[in-house]
Amino acid sequence: MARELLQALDQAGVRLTGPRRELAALIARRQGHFTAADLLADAEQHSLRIGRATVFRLLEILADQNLVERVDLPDGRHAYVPCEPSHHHHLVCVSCGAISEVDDCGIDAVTDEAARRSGFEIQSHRLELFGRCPRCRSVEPRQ
Amino acid sequence: MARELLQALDQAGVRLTGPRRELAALIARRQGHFTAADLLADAEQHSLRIGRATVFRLLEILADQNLVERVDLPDGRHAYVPCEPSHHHHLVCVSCGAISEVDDCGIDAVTDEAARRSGFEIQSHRLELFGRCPRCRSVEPRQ
DNA sequence: CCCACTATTGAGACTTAGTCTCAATAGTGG
DNA sequence: CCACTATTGAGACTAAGTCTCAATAGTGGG
Repeated sequence: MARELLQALDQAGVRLTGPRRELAALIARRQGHFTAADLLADAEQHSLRIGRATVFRLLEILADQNLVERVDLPDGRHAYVPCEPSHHHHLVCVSCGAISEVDDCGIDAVTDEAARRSGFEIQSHRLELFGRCPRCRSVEPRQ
Repeated sequence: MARELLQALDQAGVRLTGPRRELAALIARRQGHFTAADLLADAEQHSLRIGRATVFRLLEILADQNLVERVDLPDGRHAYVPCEPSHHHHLVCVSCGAISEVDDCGIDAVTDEAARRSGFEIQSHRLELFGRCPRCRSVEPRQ
């Protein structure tokens, strides 16, 4: 999966340097969402000397390429999620942090209606869904 | 409008202290979204000695009561929006920062569909719409 | 009306997320 | 393999938010 990330970066004309390869590998082995701090900790644990700025810079590049998306968790923290570059939305498991992608499912009707009612010209939207994933539900059916 | 905020707080059993009244007034005179830093600056400008922690504490209370909502702007910053306590979504004007509220407009169908496809039990969602408000559109029709 | 009790406050230290600068280094095309 | 440019790490810096604690302000009971 790190391979895919690197390939996508390469195609976008991004230089594949050492630190970027290492970070791609760290991102690939993460499940679900992660924070910049998580990556820094991972790097440290693997004795990789990767600067804080480098992590943020790569995350920015990945976000520009839609290879990663910023998600705002309900508690206000920011996390990043590796994802497909097409437009879609995220389901975040509040128990284990797993992320699932869903495609549009007809949200355009909702934004069109909102535009009609408000007179706004809508340029973009963000939809985040929070809940419990199938696995967490089966482990503890009601929370 | 500050009156309404205070009344709602009172009904929720929140003590109406001096600083809280002052902050309610500052919030009331703001249009659209604002940040905690904005409120602190306002307070300073009015020579009110209100601590940073007090501002965040009140914002947290207001958010708990759904009298204010946290909005994540597309650039990643956090802002707060005074709003009606019922569930709804926000339209944010990316030019002038004006905020408009829209009610559900059928988003439940979207979340139900996403739940069906993913197996998640959906507990909450957040939808934010970004675009240009009618006034900004009329001033400069195409950006 | 006042007192005692508790909640709230402001100050400021601290934390976390992210940005910026700059000299040193690593990729790359020729 | 060399020169040129992009990238890097370190660390200072900023912004947002949290925490602690002693001082203060509201409140309900008498």
